[in-house]
Amino acid sequence: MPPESPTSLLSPARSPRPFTTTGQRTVDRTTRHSETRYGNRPTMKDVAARAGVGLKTVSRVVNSEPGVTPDTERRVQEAIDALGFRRNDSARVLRKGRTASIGLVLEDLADPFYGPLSRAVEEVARAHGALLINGSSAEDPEREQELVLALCARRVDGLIVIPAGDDHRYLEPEIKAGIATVFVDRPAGRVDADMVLSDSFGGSREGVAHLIAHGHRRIGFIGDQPRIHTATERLRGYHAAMTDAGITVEDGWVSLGTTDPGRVRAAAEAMLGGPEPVTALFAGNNRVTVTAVRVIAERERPVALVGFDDIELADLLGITVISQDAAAVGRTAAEHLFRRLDGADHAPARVELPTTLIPRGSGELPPA
Amino acid sequence: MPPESPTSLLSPARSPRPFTTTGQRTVDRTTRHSETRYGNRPTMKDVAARAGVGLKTVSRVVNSEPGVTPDTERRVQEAIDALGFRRNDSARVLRKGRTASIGLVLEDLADPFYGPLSRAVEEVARAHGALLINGSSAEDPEREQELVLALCARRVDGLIVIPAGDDHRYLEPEIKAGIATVFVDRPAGRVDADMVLSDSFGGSREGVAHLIAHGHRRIGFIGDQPRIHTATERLRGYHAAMTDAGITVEDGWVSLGTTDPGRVRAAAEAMLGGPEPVTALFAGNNRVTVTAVRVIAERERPVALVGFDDIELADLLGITVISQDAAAVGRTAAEHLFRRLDGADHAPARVELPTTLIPRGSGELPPA
DNA sequence: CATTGCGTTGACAACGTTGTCCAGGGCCTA
DNA sequence: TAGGCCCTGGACAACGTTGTCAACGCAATG
Repeated sequence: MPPESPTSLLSPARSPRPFTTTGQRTVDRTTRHSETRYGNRPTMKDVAARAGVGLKTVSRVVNSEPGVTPDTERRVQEAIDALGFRRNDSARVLRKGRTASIGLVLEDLADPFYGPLSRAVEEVARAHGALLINGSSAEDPEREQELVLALCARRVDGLIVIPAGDDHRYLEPEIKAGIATVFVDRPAGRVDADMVLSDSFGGSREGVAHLIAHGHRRIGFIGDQPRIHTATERLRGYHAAMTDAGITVEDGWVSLGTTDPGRVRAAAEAMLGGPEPVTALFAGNNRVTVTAVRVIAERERPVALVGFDDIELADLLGITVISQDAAAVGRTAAEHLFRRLDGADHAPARVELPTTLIPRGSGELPPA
Repeated sequence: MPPESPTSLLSPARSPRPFTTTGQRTVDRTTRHSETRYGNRPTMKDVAARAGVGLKTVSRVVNSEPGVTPDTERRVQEAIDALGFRRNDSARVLRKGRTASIGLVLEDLADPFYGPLSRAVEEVARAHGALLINGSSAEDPEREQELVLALCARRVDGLIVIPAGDDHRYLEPEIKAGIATVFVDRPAGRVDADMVLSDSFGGSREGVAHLIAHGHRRIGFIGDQPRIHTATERLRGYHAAMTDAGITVEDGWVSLGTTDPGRVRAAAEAMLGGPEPVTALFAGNNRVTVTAVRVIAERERPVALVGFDDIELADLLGITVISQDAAAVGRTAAEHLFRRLDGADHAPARVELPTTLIPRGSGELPPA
């Protein structure tokens, strides 16, 4: 067995020390670096020289390993403070093989759904002494791959990916090489791995059924690009609910495309106009909902609305939503990941988290 | 206390290498790989052996350096694909001295103000070929320091910090060692560095003056902890506006503390109750605004409100706000940082970005 | 007194990559 | 054909750290 594992890379072994004003940087490092070198930081070697001890002893002190006399430790610590030494984790990682960091690739950190998700992942990572690196794919498969591979090159211990693309075979060598991977929100493409999903189908079906239960039969659906798994699942839920009620979906009731406000607006206005307009809308995600709310607010005739994903202040606006708990999704995914990292070796699992219908008024309006 | 990870961060003991000399062929190397041993990734050495070329030639191919015959390149590329090789950036960083990554320490990624900010920083970083690592300090100075130093240990090239604490002398050795640092949203404590701030004082003053202009004289202020610079600046702006109008601020009109919804609610209700209630509220940040809107919505009598920071859907709710452009703040900070990294050597600058008053109704209500 | 044992310490190699430098071969020119 | 040059490729050291192992001093033991 390897000896007792030293501390994580995230939390320095030593508690933060108050700044000491004793420091003058006067180590003789005349020709050690070429002068072009950026950031000429002291190394353990420098600390050792200044403290008059061996290199390894400095390493011991820095990592709080046993077997150092209090007196020696004090001398080393003084040298560390004087020089402003800080361990170089790149070198450490190279030697130890683990980075104590995980990567999270999501769509857009600015999206209010992903912020809390990321934060939840961060907290779990922190509890495991790991740092989180997240990147935004901007829903671009190529950028997703670029990001993921950059993270792999940095040898993150694990990856959480919210897929933008639908083919993740490029990850196979990485997964084989030992990078634990969990896919979130949408299933992985052509790769066998853990997944944590929300019940898009069920949630959507419930939401549409809710509208039907309140008397609607002409219901419009506005969703994201069909390339995105959750978008098609939600559409499937819509169709299922309509079919359950024996309603035939008419042309023009369904719009799939970007979530770009302009297009959503156009789609919504088209559905709400004409001789036989829809009386209710189902919005496929939070951004669609926001635009839909704006469009509806401008209209004379009330239009019922249920949105997928909760929105801040939706309670005050009385918007009925299908809520998925972003933080719970992130937490679950992160916990799965760390279970893997701790050695869990079972077959890839697929977890589906339930959604909740939150009635707040807009979904309970009767047909106009 | 940062949790110490008791789990083994160590990679499992490597199988002993049967040889270390250079001339030998690689039979057992390839065998080793096909064993699918986890955590044992192929290196350039392995690729070189398989392609029958030298180590440095592989490095050249991987980095698209010139001086490699197309035929050789092809052979190397095949070996790379066959083995699933990926360059180890830790080793690369160790050698090159630059990590091509920057760190961003903010308060809470789940906060709708920081999501867009982080995203803007990410985009600038990406344009400069750098990766962004962000961490949440949860407004805890100790955690901020812990995070910052962990990022320094990873040798990020630069740091963007939204300070939680008010003493950043611990960063001095790092800054001296060449880690470019920009402070955002709040000034650095006892350290001379670049700063990008919003005009909290001016914005707040304008917002309160706006309420006064609409006839209010009894105006309450609810803000964040006075430890936080923006909180005191906004309070200062409030006092300035009141003084400008010749109004004496009464006890009980000002509440500083956490942004915890419960306490904000209590504070707001206290101000709005009693024999001589305030007729308007100024909310010191987005979270306070959200709670204030809820409290006001429950009341019979209309209460005017201006909030600092914009909120999604605030237009539909008719909330008047002082808006600061989070993305612009992030972008500006990141651009400053990269200018430093590209060699800019001028004295630390202090940029102050303007705020905008957006009237939407709640701030234009007359006193009840 | 010699020996054992333990606790402390440091020399050294290795982690995987890149910069430097030199060797060898092919080709062009005189 | 000889000499020189360019182009390709590889050997080697270094980056800063940690694991291994052996040496040392000292005390307790036989």
